[in-house]
Amino acid sequence: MQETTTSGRARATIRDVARRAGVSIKTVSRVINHEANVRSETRERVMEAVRELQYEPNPAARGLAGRRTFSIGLLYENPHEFSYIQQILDGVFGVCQAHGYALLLRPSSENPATEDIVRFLTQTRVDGMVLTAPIGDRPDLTDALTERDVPFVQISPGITDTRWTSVGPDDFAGSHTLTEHLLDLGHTRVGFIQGDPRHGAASARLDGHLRALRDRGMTVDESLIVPGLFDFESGKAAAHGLFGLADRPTAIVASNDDMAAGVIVAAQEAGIALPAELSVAGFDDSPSALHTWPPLTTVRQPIVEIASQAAELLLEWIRGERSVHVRKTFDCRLVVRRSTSAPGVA
Amino acid sequence: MQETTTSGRARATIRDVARRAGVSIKTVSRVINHEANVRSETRERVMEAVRELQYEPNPAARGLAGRRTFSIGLLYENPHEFSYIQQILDGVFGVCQAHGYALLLRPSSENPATEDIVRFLTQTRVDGMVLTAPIGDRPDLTDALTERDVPFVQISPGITDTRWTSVGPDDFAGSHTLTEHLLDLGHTRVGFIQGDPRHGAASARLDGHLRALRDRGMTVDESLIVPGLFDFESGKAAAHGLFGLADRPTAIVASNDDMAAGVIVAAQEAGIALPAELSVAGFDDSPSALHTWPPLTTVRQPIVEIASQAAELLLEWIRGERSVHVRKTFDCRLVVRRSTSAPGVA
DNA sequence: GGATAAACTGACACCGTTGTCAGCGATCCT
DNA sequence: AGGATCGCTGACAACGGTGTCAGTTTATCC
Repeated sequence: MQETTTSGRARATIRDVARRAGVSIKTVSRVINHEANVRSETRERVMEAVRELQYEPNPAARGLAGRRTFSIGLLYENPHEFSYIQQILDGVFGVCQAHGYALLLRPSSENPATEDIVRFLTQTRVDGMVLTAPIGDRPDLTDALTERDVPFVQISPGITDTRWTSVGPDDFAGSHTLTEHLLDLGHTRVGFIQGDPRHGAASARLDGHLRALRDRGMTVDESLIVPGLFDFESGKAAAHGLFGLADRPTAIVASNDDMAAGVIVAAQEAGIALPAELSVAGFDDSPSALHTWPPLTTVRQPIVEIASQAAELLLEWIRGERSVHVRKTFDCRLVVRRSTSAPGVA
Repeated sequence: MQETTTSGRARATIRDVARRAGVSIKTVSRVINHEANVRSETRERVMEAVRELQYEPNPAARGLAGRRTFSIGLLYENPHEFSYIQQILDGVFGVCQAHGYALLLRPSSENPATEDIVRFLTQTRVDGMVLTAPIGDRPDLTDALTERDVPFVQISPGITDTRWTSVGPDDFAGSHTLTEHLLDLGHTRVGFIQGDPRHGAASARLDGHLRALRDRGMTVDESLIVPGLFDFESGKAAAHGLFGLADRPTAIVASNDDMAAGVIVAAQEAGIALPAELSVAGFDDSPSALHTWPPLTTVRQPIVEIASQAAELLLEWIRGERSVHVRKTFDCRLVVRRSTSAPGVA
């Protein structure tokens, strides 16, 4: 009952391939791992056997013998903007697939215990991790990963630490451009709703806004800068706050689209006409930016591309092809839609 | 250089645990796998050694020896409602974590080739799969999985096939209740926007609607039933179509919230007052139902619970604790918000 | 109290790869 | 010509668990 010769059922192992190609299993191993020192003729013979037998190396055996799992983990915290994490997933997965890596998910609650994340590492033994904001910033995590020699790449970290590799959009410039757009339209009182302070993007976007104002020689009215949490509700609440000001702003920049959507609903509740009486702008160009009325002027960040790049960099680390840490920044693009106009113009 | 006694660095193996507990490695294996026939005193001694050494079994070794990977895959097709897949993820992950399983993601494009999915199986060797709609319905996939003895559970399949296990909401009843709600309010002309026909939920929701009309002895006006694709744009377009009818409906039921959001924007574009001139209802109770103005009346399906149940059932299959296929259905709940009212009432 | 069954435990082969190292020609120096 | 080097290949021992099966206790029954 040990027939391996004709069986169509049992999966082919490296031994079957070796036998078929007339070489040792070690040589097969060399070929499938793209190692050097294999005569091209031999290599071809092995590859053919691989094809014929539809051989796929057993990841468990590879992991056991070679101490790597060909899988990476993606850590993220309960996201507000669902489309954001979805795009991150797409980007990372695409790269994984292209390189034969598996993608393990590790969603997490608001403030996960360090040990829970560490357990994820020891349980799954992933070869590396992609960390999203804001949790990717936590020193306890970066330390734990470093200590265990688990390579990782941060997406949109708050602080750019040269000890680590990170990828993200140019939030500062994007926000700067957005505010300039409103100033160009003639607005002089522009409200700004900040994002969740745990995200680095929040402060970068605020800084871009402030800088744009100062570049035009405008003084900053502190009462126009209000806190938010990147979610719809906080945007709505913040907007109502701004509406209550004696000298109400004629435009509001929200630090992301969800909050901007909240501003729009708040305006409708308050009977404020858009964009005639109030211009509204968001950030991210999420799908919801097209689901509001009027559609949102916003800033598009290339999320999928950012995620792909993060995964690529991670794989380079894993494969030892990289030894210096970098910070890659992607440009954002202003997307003008009908939620912004010159003051008083519909 | 082989010191294993004091080393704090190298990860503990089953052998270390065995030595510390004064038993054989096989007994340790029995304990960590919750097998029978271990004296409780012995079990306790082993567990203590496990704790002291912070032992975590090596998944690769387990997979190699025991032919299972302790991981399951989640297959999904590019979703329109991002929050939907996110909740599915949450539900499935929660169960995975509770049972020590890893969650492997397999996003897919619109119409993935069978072989691509099969390759996922052979590459990752997951112990089972959770299939989401609509792709989980494809016979080529269910066949491929069956043929390879890979257990799977479908979420919201179109057809309930007794050969397989599936979990989903009671779309029919939910939709029935929703339409009743509108009829109760006094509407007599109710438009209905169908969902993507590739989803079983689409037809179930339509059937529920039609049944509710007939239960009240109303005749069905075919012109009020229009196609859609579950996405915002198609909802908007369908609404404009309905607005163009000679005898415009006073209420519109969209088969999901995204399309309902499209209806709302279409109404705003057409200058139709909500809900006075038009009641709008959706389905799913996604976050976007709260992001519209007025907020959406909708039907909540317990997505996380559905996903958890799917994962639980899958694990039961994997562990061999189950041998008959079932179809589990979850009740939906009507959530009334301000987008619906009696005709003419604001 | 002895036989028998049941509960418990361990020795050892094996899962399918990769790492190490030795061997064997062919090529290159000097 | 002889030795060193390089390119290529295979034998064999890991890697860290689980499955099988046999051996040793302990409980059960006349």
